[in-house]
Amino acid sequence: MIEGSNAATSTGDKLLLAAIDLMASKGYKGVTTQEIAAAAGLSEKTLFRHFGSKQNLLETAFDRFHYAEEMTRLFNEKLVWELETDLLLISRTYHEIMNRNRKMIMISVKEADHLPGFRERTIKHPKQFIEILTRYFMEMTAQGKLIETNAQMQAYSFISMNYGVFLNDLAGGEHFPNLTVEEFIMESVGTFVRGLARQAYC
Amino acid sequence: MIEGSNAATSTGDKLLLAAIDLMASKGYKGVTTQEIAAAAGLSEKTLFRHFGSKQNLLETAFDRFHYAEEMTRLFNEKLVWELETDLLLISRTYHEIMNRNRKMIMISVKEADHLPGFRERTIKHPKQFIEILTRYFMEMTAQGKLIETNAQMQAYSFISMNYGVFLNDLAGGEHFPNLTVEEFIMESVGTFVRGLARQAYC
DNA sequence: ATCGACTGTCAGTACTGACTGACATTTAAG
DNA sequence: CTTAAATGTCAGTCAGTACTGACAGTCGAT
Repeated sequence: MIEGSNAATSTGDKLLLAAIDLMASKGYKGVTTQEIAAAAGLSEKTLFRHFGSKQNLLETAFDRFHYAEEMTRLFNEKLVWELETDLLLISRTYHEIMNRNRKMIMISVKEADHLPGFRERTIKHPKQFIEILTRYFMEMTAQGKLIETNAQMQAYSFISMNYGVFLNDLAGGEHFPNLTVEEFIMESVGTFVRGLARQAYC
Repeated sequence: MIEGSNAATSTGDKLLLAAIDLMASKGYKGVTTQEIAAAAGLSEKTLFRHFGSKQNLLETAFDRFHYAEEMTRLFNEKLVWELETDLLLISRTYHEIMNRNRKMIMISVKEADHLPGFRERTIKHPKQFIEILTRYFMEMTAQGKLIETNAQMQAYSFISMNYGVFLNDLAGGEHFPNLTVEEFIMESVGTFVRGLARQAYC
């Protein structure tokens, strides 16, 4: 039977998922091939038969489970050019994507060295978000709906704010209980709307 | 001669600084005691004579070079209860403190496991900032200078935004050139001022 | 000159962890 | 049942690494 054609989780995927899970919490060097195999319910030997080396296991995991890049189009279709609505959509989409890939992000934060081009691909999304949001702000300003500002910097601020909150949640969300992400999104979007929209709420 | 009484950098400190430097970039397990000693211009043996173990080297480094906790007082004296001025001060102070300790922060991000209570102490400052800022927002609201909002969440948003920007700068600031921290501070503070102040700029 | 604190050198120990080879066992397909 | 592919077992290699002991050199102070 050829790799990947199994209906249930295939042997290879079990190993990849276990690797992602453990590396995310303990780091590449902090986890052993034995641990990974055990977590996958397989023998260490099988791990090496499939991937040849620990390094290759990490690379394969990254290639296989890194989020795809279908986001740009999604946006241009869903934006309605009303600041509050759109910022809420963007914020929520951002957190959704980041959360779906939080383990890979954790790994790439800890293991920036182990792979060339690793980090680059991981921050590709944040970068895309900023670009999209920058163009959005510029267009909104052109339409007279926003005051004149440095669009790129505003986009950068907005995304960074969401990034900061995401990381807090990630690396021990227990540090700030009674602060939920959804609540944060609503408050922060409110502030940005009042701070950027022309003649709102005064 | 007793440890620490030297005018120039003492042997112990050389080792501690080298350790911080290397662990920040390569992680605790990614660096060897040999490397650390070599970077400090000393022999491995000396390292062990001073610290006994690699683990103790990390702990000592953390205790010795972790930023102190003299911040709260500083604030209460410097705040002038004018939103823009104060937010600028807070933002700049935050980045100054974080930058002064960026290597320790890097380590604590990568090595959350290796020490109990490690992470807790590292995020103590962000937490303090949020508490201070929360009280500040509440007081400002009471004075009628701010609109009614969820003070804690606003503080959380503001600090998270600065945290996100700081981390970007840290882990490869080359990703977003033409975006300086100072510019960011001015733009973002502007937005928050317009978003929170009562009857401003309309 | 000598003493003492500090550091260097070097050989070596003990352990860990990635990785392999030989052989047995399972499992599904024909 | 037979076969082949996948997996398990187990013993073992090899390199790296934290850490030690014995001995020698340096250097400043008295």
